[in-house]
Amino acid sequence: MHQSKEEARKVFLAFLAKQNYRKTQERFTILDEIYDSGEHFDAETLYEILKEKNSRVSRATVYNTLGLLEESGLVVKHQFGSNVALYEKAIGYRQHDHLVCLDCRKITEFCDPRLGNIQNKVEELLKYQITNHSLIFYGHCTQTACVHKTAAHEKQD
Amino acid sequence: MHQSKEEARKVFLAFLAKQNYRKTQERFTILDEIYDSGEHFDAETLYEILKEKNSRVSRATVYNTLGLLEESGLVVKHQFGSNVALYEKAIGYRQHDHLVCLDCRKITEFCDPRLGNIQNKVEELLKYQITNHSLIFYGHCTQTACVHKTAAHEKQD
DNA sequence: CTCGGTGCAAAGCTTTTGCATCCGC
DNA sequence: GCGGATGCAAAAGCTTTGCACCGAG
Repeated sequence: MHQSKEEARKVFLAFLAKQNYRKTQERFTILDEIYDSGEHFDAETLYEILKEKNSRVSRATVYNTLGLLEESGLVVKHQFGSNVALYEKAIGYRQHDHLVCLDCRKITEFCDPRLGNIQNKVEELLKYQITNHSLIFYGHCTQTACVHKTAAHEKQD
Repeated sequence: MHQSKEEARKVFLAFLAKQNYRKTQERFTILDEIYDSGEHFDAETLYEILKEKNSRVSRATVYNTLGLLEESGLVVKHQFGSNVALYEKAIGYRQHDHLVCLDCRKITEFCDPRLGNIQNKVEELLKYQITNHSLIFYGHCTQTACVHKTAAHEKQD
């Protein structure tokens, strides 16, 4: 899944050019970090990681760049119930939705094409042009190790 | 839709009794305010409204009570893309999901039973017990007055 | 050289917390 | 009266902003 980084760079370059935005080192440092690592992350964690790697990017630039990446469709922003926004790379990954475990906060991905049917019906019925969506199921694992945490999350003090 | 307030009170009373929580004036003041007014609201606005009505409830109590109402299923919490949590009463209202206009931020409700099928399949496939969900479509109106705001939200500086 | 982008730190906003006081039980 | 709940204000956590400096075009 590494060639997606190259593709992401191309997309980002095109986006920046089109918008007459500058192609700064920092923007590509951030894009690379996101596409090199996996999973969901929040802005602060990304900032910490970059700082550890001695990239001198500031929080302001991290937030700014995440905004640009979201605009260009390279990154998707999620709010999984908490107040922190989590981000996730958007290409090299097929369209999917999320299932969040209320006990251990683990995030699982799934995909069901029938959601497309629902979207089409809503678009037609309500006369909207839908550009994106967020579907999150919340629940409890019933067979993994997570079950043990059902009590644990109560005393996470 | 006013008798739902009475029902809500009963449900809340039962919940508080079961959990051995106290039945304070403030908690019912907040519940009433929520069930008397409509639509989606955030904690701060609710606090402001109560303050205007000379109810001496504090922010702390508003947040605390919203938590209890959420626990008891009388209120649902949403994150419609921004950092503010919006709440909405949950009984007297049939199950529904939301469509958010990216131009004017208007929130429209819809309902599609097929989502239940998706939920069932996810539960079965991933072995989860799903307790609730959030489905939000984001898009643009194509025929209401909102269309005019497509440009407006660009210059909201 | 210009001016958009960056770094830093401070401010802003929503939400949470600590502690003295209050009131449901 | 006891101990949970409240009010107030301060603190915490995420995100945005102001300003001086830097570097892409």
